Amino acid sequence: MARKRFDDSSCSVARALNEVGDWWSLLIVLHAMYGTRRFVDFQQELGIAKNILCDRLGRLVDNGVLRKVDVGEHGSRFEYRLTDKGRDLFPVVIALRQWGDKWNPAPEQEALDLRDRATGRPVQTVLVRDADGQPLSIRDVFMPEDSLPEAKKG
Amino acid sequence: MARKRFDDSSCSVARALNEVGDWWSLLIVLHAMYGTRRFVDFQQELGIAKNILCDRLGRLVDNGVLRKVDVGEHGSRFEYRLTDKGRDLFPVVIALRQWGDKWNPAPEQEALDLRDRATGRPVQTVLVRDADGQPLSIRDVFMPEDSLPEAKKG
DNA sequence: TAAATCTGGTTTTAAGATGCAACCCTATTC
DNA sequence: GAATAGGGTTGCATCTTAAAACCAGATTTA
Repeated sequence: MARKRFDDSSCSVARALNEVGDWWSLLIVLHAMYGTRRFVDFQQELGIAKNILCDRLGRLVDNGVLRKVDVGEHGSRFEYRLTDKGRDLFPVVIALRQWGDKWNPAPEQEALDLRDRATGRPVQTVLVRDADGQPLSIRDVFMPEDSLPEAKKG
Repeated sequence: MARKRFDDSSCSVARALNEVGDWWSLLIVLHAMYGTRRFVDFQQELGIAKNILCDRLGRLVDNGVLRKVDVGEHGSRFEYRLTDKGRDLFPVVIALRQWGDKWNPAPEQEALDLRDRATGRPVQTVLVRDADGQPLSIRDVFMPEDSLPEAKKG
């Protein structure tokens, strides 16, 4: 049997992974954040098969991460644009990018250089912070009992 | 052919997804953060097939996200513990959890209640911030040209 | 001491997912 | 009228996955 789905999981991470947790979806969202909007551009930039791209774009649209806009300029032309829900993946994508840059740096590539448009200064590393803004590690936090994950619920 | 791999991709997100971008790996890391360490516990909590768990644990160990520790107490017993690299996924996992809680809330479940151990106060939403700590949206940032992704490189 | 159990893991089998190439249809350009 | 571009579907070979059966070492139970 093939991939298990988690639609009914009580764990929101599992449900989130259901929407953007496969190989291509998050890369599509990433490129959408970089500015890509059209089918052929996604296809060429990602090197993804057309049928898979079709499927993933459709699923992302169904899940409200992208929306399909008919820009009827020259024949049938569409754009896939991020929704608010999709844009809200910004911290996730950037955190993952920073993790990758830190732990799997490409030999000949500099790390993500993402800058504040207003000041030109680099953005901070994405961290979990306490109410005062101080960084927290996993050892600095706890969860009240009833929010712990249960067996079989992921 | 099956899944494409991105080991040589110049995009660190693609390389990161290569390590933790499949269905189970990030859930395993999540549960490791919740405190799970043993094979059988992962298996029961996640409801994952043993062969898949075997494969994923091995891959996470190979990638330096977990390390396998022989705790030879009673026969052959091992623990899978997060490395620094694995712990560094904390912001990624929490950001994803918060995204899921916001956009796909479970009907009968409260959102993540993660609290600062020192003060008991809830942690902040994980955000991308500028040098002064102000939240930035995707529209507030830019990338210098040479850090843009190139075609075929993901 | 033999039987049952725990733990971590491999093998087998089928149902699904993926990648590639080929094809389709519409609209536009040459 | 032919060639091209955009967006998509179909068919097929191949790979991955899930579930369950099986395995082996160590340990508790009877």
